[in-house]
Amino acid sequence: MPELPEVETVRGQLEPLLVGARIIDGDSHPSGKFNQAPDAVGHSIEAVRRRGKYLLVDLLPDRGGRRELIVHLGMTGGLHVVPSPDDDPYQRARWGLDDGRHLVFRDIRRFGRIAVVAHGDHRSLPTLHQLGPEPFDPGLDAAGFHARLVRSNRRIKTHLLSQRPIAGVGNIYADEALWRACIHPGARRVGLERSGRLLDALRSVLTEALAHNGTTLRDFRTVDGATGSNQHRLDCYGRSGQPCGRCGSALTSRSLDQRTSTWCPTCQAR
DNA sequence: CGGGGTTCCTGGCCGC
DNA sequence: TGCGGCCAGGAACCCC
Repeated sequence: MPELPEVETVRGQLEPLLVGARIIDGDSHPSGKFNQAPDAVGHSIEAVRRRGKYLLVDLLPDRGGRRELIVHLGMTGGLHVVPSPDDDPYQRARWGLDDGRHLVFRDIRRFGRIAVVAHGDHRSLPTLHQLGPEPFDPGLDAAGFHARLVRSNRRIKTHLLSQRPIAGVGNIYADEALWRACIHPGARRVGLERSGRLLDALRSVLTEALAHNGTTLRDFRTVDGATGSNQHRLDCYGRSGQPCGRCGSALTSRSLDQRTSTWCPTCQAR
């Protein structure tokens, strides 16, 4: 599932392909999750940015104010630039570019989302509107992260997945970072020292995943159709029953707040 | 307004 | 071989 490293991998590949192109036509699947895609027609692409798991495409219109094309990849979404579209049944949106190429959004399970809004107006996307700071924001330190973590009494992992303490962390990298920081996913009170450890763990886990073009469990593909390779480096996620790489205990798995979590019962004791 | 429950989706996998 | 049932899960959405 695309989280920060996967989305950033896509952003980095997409930007040089798209900047300067003009969108001349578009169509979409009728679902309300995708049917704003054609609203980007008539705009030129200025930049491709990212906030958390959201791709933000800055649009310069022929006339009127600046707009923004927002794409969330959901579980199985992918963006590809192709010379001509085929009859892919999982294509959910397509934008024709002025040089004849097409930007295509394909998403098997339709958990993704597309919006076209006035530039910077994120009110229609509550999670983006209330998104926490980027993990690599140099202004974010242990004290600041701790202050955001203690705003909620929910389980630490549930809080991380809400995107409010920090942006871009999903189930895979939450499990990985909590394992690395030796924090139980169900912990509710995390002090300053553990907050600092968790921030460091998040940064290292995300940096390493980005260096390997993200994690492909099944569906994730980069813009050119390649898989990531970080799946071979996971210490915790999806490894229930296998030995912990630190202490050898069998990793355990359980559903917390309707989300599967895996952790080491020894290293990550309550 | 925070938090809890529900919903959207389909392919892969398991057991019979 | 075929098929019903279950699972994966981000974020919008509704409600208290």
